[in-house]
Amino acid sequence: MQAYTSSRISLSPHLAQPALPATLGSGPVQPISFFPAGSEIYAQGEKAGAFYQVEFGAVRIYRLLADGRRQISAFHLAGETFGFEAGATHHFFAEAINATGVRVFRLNAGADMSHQLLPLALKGLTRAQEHLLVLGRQNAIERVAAFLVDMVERQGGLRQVELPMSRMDIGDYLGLTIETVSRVFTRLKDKGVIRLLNLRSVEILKQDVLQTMGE
Amino acid sequence: MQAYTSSRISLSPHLAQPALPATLGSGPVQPISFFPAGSEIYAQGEKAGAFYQVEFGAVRIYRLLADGRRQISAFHLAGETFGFEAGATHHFFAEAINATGVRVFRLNAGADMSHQLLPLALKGLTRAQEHLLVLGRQNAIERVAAFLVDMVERQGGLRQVELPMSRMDIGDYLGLTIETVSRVFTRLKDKGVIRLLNLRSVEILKQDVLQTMGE
DNA sequence: CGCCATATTGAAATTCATCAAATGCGGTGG
DNA sequence: CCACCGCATTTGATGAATTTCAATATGGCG
Repeated sequence: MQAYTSSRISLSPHLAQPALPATLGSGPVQPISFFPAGSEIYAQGEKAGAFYQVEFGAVRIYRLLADGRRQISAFHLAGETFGFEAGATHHFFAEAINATGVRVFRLNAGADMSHQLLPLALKGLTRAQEHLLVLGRQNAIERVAAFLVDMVERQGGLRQVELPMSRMDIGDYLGLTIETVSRVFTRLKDKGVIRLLNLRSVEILKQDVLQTMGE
Repeated sequence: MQAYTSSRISLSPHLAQPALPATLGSGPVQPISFFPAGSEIYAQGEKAGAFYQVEFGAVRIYRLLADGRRQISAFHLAGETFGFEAGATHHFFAEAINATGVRVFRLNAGADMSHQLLPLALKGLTRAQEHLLVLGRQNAIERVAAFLVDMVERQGGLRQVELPMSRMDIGDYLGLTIETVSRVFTRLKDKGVIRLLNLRSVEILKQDVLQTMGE
């Protein structure tokens, strides 16, 4: 875990979500680590013992098969937390998608954080199970629609959505190839449901249609 | 939630796993509810406020799309716990697969169960995320192999595995149709990897091959 | 022993992946 | 500021895997 810890990081002025509940934010200020695009935050098999809050940037959590196939189980945007796991070691990889600042909360043996962690773990569990429905039972266009709706909601419901991740990341999150993801974007564009402002930002023209597609 | 609570249930003498940690089992004995095959334990939208331990039988947790497509996110066998969720209401359905006895632990507002629940939630989270890899990135035969390996492990690694659920349940768990599940079973049989003793029990002839397929 | 639901098998259709080529965006340097 | 370069993305053609539709077989239970 090669972190570029810095004390003079300029934090993003526009966090997508409020910070953690006051109970977590109180006490001594936690250090912020900076990770360049593509760098590893932790690896599968590594010792766990901390959890993380994204200050700015975006993080992908994933797992690999022996032959290199990758499944991204979650993206984490500014304000969101990740990294708490069962057992002493990480079961997944965490990487910065682009330049990312992360606040690290070390779990020291003494303090009991169950109260804070349980709601986060339960929320993560619900998200993962909902994602199972998408991967198990929805077709390509429904998957992309569900993904876009989710991103809209996590970015405050604005018409314009930023996609910090590549098409490959989106594919590996949705269980599709990049070609299929690209074709679906084109189809949604042709239907007048979305508009591609540039590769990384989408304008939602028909939120209701998208909503219905993603169920 | 139509439970047939009974005080004279004969518990299965062979729980697949030990009961909950002593911290949960201590205190007043929790009531056991009996659910016939196919009956609902709780429904999506229903008020939460308890968690459950399977005493005997098996439970499926699932979610539905508007058009009836179903994704089973988890099966729970004897000894396993389920039902804790984020928020005040259930996001999923829980049904008894066959005649099932469930020990109900009500969460009363006073007592704090974070310590007991957090490890369970984290374990569930890990399981769900691993299942995401299966649904997102593995083909039909790999999915069935992963499923069988999981069932073997949860039943103590014996050569003979009991499958309490139907092919339809397995399909809805693996994101496949019943026909595909059936064909894969046949293929595994023809390859000499498994032997179908009857519809609900499988003998594992080549555990290593299965293990490798399921990654 | 026979019935009926569940499961298996078969053939055709569909969706998505793969392989391949072209486009274009974003960043760099002149 | 503009042109160029490299890489991500898009688009196209083909193929493979899985679904769908349909028929048959099986076996669990009365």
